[in-house]
Amino acid sequence: MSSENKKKEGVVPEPSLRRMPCYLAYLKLAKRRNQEYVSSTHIARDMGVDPTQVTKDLSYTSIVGKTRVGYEVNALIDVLEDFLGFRKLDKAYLFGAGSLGNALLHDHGLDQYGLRIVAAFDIDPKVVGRTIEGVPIFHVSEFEKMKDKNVEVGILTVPAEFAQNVAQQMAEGGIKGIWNFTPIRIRLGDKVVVQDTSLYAHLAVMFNRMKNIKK
Amino acid sequence: MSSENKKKEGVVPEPSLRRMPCYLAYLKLAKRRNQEYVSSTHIARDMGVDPTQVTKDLSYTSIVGKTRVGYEVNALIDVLEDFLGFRKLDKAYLFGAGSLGNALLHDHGLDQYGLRIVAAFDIDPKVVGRTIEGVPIFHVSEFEKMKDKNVEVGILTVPAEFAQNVAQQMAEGGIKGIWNFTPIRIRLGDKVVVQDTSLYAHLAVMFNRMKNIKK
DNA sequence: TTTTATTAAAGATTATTTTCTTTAATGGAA
DNA sequence: TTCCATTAAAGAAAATAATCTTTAATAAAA
Repeated sequence: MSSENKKKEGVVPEPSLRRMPCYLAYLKLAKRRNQEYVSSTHIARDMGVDPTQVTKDLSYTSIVGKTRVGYEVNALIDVLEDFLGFRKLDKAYLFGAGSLGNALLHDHGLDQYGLRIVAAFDIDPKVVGRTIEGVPIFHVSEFEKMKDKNVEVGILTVPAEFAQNVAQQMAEGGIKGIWNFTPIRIRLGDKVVVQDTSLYAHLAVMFNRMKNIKK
Repeated sequence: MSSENKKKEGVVPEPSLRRMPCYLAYLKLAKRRNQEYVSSTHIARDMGVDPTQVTKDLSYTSIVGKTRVGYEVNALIDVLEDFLGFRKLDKAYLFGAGSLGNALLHDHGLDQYGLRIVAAFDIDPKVVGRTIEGVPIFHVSEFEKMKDKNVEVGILTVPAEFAQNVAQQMAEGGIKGIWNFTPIRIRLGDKVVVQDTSLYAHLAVMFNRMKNIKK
């Protein structure tokens, strides 16, 4: 009852978590170049970040570096993939097979990062019953009957006005993590994780920074 | 030469910028409900955020609220859309028409947020020459000849190992803002804005938070 | 073997962002 | 009109994250 007392018991800061897949990508390229070891100093120089930030970020995983040598590339790739949950494949339901949902169904990259969309739900009769990229689309009302202990992730790509409501249904149906692509802030109990990924928010940041540079 | 001296001259914090599209979405729903005014207190309560954060975020725009009334919904929508650059349509080139690039071509929502993909580039002979969702795909080598003053945004969805190189080509070709969907950290001079949007980074955060809840 | 340069990691400092507090304004009720 | 409750906005404090500094370890060079 002593280890890691107080202070958010071992919660990894979000900025660190977001950087980890970058390290992973870097390491995979290093592996291709047959590098056996790589030091935080080198990672930092190549990526243009602070070296202590690299060690601090990596210290949240179980890996330990070797003084004057660095980290073993293969080991670090394994540890990171495992830590980030990219190793085991999570099943997911997609809610909203409109434009954006469709887009996600076309991205097979998700598979490599541990997520497989096994079914989609929509209300539009034009898409219900069809199959996109091998994924069958059901009417939302079918979700009730399809509750599946093994599907814990739900991807939310419905129009804004339905977002909160559908999210609630998802939670009731046993979804534990909602990947929210709508710009709506979902309000649910703290038993369900909501991960916001609004593409348009990122677009807004980019536009703003571009404007700043111009003037 | 005095206004706003020192301290990053009027740079809007990224967290604030990222929240703005959420307010915008909220306001559009409020408009549907025929609300004429909405106060920061209400926005905050409905969205589950801190009220002072709302006023602070909105204060970066030109809008001013009315004491005891709040903000005018229509005016705030206009101001936000304008501030975020969602009003004018920016043209964009897509680099990498693979899985993820394909996905983005299927998302027509981008249009509403001020971005239109006018052409795509790839090296795969299987896609070069084709048209996806009305967007023609050219060989990357064609980019040189197609330089267009009016296309300032480039979307980067190539495989990781080509990311840095293609980004450099983009910058040389006059691209001012790179929307980077690869997990690679792009290194360019500070004349070009690089906006990182790694879907997998968000996935990593979600997986981690889900793991934390379970234990 | 001894020295040197490089490294990971822990701790301290600084910067940024969020939350809390105070102030002044004002529409509506009494 | 006068008072009260609610509000925006500015400023202070707290929490969080990034950067800087120090320490100890150790491969490689002398």
